[in-house]
Amino acid sequence: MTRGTGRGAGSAAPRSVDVARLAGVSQKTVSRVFNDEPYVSADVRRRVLDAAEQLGYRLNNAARALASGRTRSIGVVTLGTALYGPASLLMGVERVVRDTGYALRVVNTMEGDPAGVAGAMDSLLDQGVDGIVISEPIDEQTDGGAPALRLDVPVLVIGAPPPVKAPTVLTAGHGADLMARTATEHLLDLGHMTVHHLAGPQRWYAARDRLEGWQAALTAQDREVPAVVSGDWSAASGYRAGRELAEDGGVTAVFAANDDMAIGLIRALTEAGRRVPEDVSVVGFDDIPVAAYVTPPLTTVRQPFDAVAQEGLKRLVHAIENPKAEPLTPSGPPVDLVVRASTAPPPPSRKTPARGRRTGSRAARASSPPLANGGLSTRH
Amino acid sequence: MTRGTGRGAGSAAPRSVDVARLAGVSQKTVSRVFNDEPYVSADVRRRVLDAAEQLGYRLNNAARALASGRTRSIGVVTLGTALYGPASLLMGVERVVRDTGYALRVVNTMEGDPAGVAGAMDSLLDQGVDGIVISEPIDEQTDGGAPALRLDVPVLVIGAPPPVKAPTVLTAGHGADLMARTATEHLLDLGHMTVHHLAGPQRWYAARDRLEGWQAALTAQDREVPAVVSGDWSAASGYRAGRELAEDGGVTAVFAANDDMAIGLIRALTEAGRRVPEDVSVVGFDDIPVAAYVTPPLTTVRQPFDAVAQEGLKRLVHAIENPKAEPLTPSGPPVDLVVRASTAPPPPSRKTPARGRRTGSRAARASSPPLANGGLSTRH
DNA sequence: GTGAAAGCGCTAACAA
DNA sequence: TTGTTAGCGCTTTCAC
Repeated sequence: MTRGTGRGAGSAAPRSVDVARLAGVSQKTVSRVFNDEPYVSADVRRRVLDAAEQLGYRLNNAARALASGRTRSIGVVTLGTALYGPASLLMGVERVVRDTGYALRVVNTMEGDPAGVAGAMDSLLDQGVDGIVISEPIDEQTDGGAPALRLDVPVLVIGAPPPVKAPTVLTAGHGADLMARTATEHLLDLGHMTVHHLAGPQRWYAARDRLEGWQAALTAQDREVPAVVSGDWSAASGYRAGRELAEDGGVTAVFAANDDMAIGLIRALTEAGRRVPEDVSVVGFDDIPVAAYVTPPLTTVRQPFDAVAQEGLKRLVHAIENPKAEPLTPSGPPVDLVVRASTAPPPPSRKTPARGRRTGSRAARASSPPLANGGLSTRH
Repeated sequence: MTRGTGRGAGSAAPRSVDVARLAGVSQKTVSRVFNDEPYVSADVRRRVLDAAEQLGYRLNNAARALASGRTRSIGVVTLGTALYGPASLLMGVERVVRDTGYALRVVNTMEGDPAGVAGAMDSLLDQGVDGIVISEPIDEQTDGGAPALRLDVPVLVIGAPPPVKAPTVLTAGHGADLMARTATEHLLDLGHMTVHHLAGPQRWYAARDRLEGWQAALTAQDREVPAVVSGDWSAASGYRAGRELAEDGGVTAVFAANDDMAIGLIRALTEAGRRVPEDVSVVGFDDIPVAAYVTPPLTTVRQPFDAVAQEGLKRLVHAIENPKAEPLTPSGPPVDLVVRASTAPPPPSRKTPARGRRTGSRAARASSPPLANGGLSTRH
């Protein structure tokens, strides 16, 4: 058998005994130093560190994991897309995970993936992780009601109700429903009779959340709830939906489930001769980087991805390291409505005097050139 | 010591001996079955699999890695951004890695990160990986010339010259320079005297590549090479650059280093009263999902992220598994120019008769509504 | 404060 | 085709 963890061809990688020998201490002491355990004199610690440095020693994680039963790594299951939302979340997760001293293993699910989230988690479990993050899960095509996956590591689900059974199941995230509600109310406050919704694929919890928030806002003010148009998150699908919506003269306000679809929608509307925002107002969701620079600059709600990731992972790590303790309680992030130029009061012909007696959204109009930070923003 | 790899609280995880006992074979045979080694009778294999299933057995990867010296995992170093390019590349890498049977470990570098790429690779090495992918590296602020990092696992660098020393160093990717050249030539073929360039941050190899391609296209036709304007990939920076460029009446064509900047640029130009594409043509880079739906639909070059990732990883895995063999030779992906509505011949006043004697770009104009696939596309 | 001994669960060589 | 015997490099337990 060749020595080393695949690190070297000729020269075997140094082990802790080698360091121990050179430092003139026992192997166990080396272990103590590298684990920051107490009861090592400053002098010994120095010697060990020097010897390690000199030899180019690095702890062998496989051996460590085998002996300790912990891999010090966290797995994350993401959708295999470069969509702004999921990608941002993943980056946020990585940042926090590294800060906590864990390693990150990533597995994707693709829509239509036969194994789905279950398969992805399984592969994570095979790899051996101490905890799992499921980011924006979607429904599996549970033919015949697949049983919830059972795990024995703590799980954090971002943006959705937990589809698993595990010793600890945490959820994080914002309630996209609250944000959706805020977006819808902004439109209502502007004087629109009702608001249409361009939804995401309903297999996504994220999409359903937004739909619910939209509905809640409407019913809370006794407004008519129009039929939902659905897309697949892409600008292309937003464009298709836009052609449909453009034919209905009654549409004066649309809340799109993400910015990409909103952009496609606006294009279709514009091509059909319906001006945005003069004839139709559009609100997006996510605040993607280009949102402030498209024509017209897009009013949208911003998701605090970093905050969500950070807050959730803090609790996950806590659960991993304190299996017996009570899970920490989540703290909700703020909702951030960014008002730009794609929303306005409805056209006079259809304008309703019913401004509602709502408070809240102090909606203001951004002046035409996009501001450095991309418009006015209101915290809720 | 508690048993198991962090899997269970009470019930210890079953080991291969347990499976062996139940199946009535030796432990080694179980190992053979789970490694798809030859010389196991179908009958025995069945029995082992059944026993494993019954016990809920899964291979312990830490033990496996320790004994074999291989972790069967590949690490990837990415920029910590949700930018479309890097994110797409990461997704592509994940897909391929999983297909090859390896696990994926991810580490980000942030711009301004003190440890930088070196630190990221180091943390990967600590974790123990069999190979490393560096995606779109950027220059480190090498104060005093930091020495190239030495590794002893194969490395694949996507989109850049290798900043490391390793037993095998592979590069993948496209030559953004070729694509940049194609984009620039498209503009020249349209009749523009010269083409301005809105560059990305020059610390990125990706940005420098594009700049070089643009320059090459210009000098090959003896055109004037205008001063470069730089941005930071964001639409906001494109907008700022656009305000500058708008003041120079001589600008009739701009090649932007990515689509986000192109969108910001177009907005600034439009606000300054310069119509796109009538007065100024703009070409982007990446073909982000909304590119076909902004106003005007954006002409751009599409990067074949999946193809690049797949091709590169195939070679990396080959190098990992055949340390002695010659590295495979890369195959370059095709260049895909997508012509939409943001480019046109220059305005008459400034139009030059010098159409050049170039062949190539059979540029055609997309009709106004974006096509399903978002415009015409030409392979080079 | 430090060290010795005993595994963690697997794969690698060699036998049978 | 299958089994036996040694480790892989650490952490753990317990002794000093």
